[in-house]
Amino acid sequence: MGSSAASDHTRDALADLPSLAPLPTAAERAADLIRENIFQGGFRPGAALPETALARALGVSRNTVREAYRRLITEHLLAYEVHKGVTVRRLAPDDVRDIYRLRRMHELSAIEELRSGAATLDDGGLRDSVVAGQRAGAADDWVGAGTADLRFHAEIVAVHGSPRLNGFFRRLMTEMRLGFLALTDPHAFHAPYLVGNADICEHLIQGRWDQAHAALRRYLDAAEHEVARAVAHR
Amino acid sequence: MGSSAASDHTRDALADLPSLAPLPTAAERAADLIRENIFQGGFRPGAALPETALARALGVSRNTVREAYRRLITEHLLAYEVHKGVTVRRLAPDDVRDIYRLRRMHELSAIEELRSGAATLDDGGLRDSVVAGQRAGAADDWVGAGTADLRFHAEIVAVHGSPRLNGFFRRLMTEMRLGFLALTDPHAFHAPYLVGNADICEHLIQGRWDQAHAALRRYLDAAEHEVARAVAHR
DNA sequence: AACTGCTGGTTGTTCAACAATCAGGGGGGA
DNA sequence: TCCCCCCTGATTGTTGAACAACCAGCAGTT
Repeated sequence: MGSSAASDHTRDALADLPSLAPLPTAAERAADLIRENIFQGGFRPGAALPETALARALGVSRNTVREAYRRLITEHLLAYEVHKGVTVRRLAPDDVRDIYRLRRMHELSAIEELRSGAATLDDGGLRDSVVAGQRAGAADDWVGAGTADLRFHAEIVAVHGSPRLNGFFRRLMTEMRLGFLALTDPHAFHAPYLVGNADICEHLIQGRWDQAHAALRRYLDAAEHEVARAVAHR
Repeated sequence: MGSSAASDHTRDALADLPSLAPLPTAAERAADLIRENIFQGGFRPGAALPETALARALGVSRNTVREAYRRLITEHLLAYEVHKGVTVRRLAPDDVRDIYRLRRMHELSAIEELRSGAATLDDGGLRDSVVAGQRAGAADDWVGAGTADLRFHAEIVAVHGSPRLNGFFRRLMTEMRLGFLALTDPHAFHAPYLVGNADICEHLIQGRWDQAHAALRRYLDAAEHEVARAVAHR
């Protein structure tokens, strides 16, 4: 029957529909706003964020601001002390060392996974992030270039195929942005990596594992050095 | 002078004093209580935890309960859906697979770090956790034995010397306990590992890397299989 | 110069209320 | 009979105000 066919069709369409993302709550939107403000440089590392002031500024209640803070604290963007409130986290050289050690461990081993054939590359996301970075660079948007760079490396780690590792790495990447904030000249830092990432991307797609590995390691070593220096300078 | 000497002495004693841990807030204590209740089996996986009921039961306000929930959610002990509240997290077979993949990755590579001499072992913590496990087993406390087992493996990962990796692993270990909760016979599961862990511990201290590696891998494979089966059975 | 005690401001927590949303249980209509 | 809509009760999301606990800094004392 027509009705049955139509019903089947509807049924299929419904099954394909991705489950609707839950409405962002006020606390979530507040967290997004604060996060963006940190990334764009509005709230500098070390700055205190009094609850009352933020509640007034964002037009939400103090309790909601607190909920937003909890989220950002778990993202390691805010530091918290009992009875002293929250401040924008300040990266120390030790943090930079730790972060890059973990990046080396997980990004380089991802290439080994590819080499051994234990995993395969989804080059779509990788290419997208390269393009996004180049576009941001062309528009002189170095915050955006940083975002694309971090996404590029997250895509590499995604090769492992572990949801938990991906989540862990996303947090690491969020912390990295605190390091980027300390850079005195984001342009000089990011510009070389726009082509560097494109090279690595090509190596990976062509299966030139040795070259990809070497190029990635060079990136990590050089970047760590620069970020550590920038972070130490304050 | 007497006074000067006394003052110097006081000064030294003050310098040695560890900074006082901040008072646990009500939200923190509430989180501890809920966590312990989950581990001891009071709140089963899948159980809903209405805010009002918990507030009444714990004798704190609803806002405080919410703060406690946020913490436990970041520990992956509670699952949360907007407008639906929180439930005790239920581990799926996919979760078990992911967790053990990460455990293999990080625990086995820790032994390689030791073998290569890039890191050295602090055998104190390792031995302590072995002893704690045996003591708990002797007292028929299999929740405690699970705790000790998880700590033992966390100590292995600590070889990497990365604070962030340690934190990540602690979360993984917390999730593991949800898996332990699904076991029908904790005794049968944990008892063999009391001696197994002691063996691994000895291998590591004596520098028998190959044997340590093999024994650890056997443990991980066998345990994954058992926990996955237990988790699938509900 | 060092210690003591205040003081203003911030955080920790509670309470009560209302809006938004969900789960489940009837009626109507086909 | 089956399906859909709507209603209802219960739970969560958010607010605003209030008070206690606590911190940093300043002033006064010795």
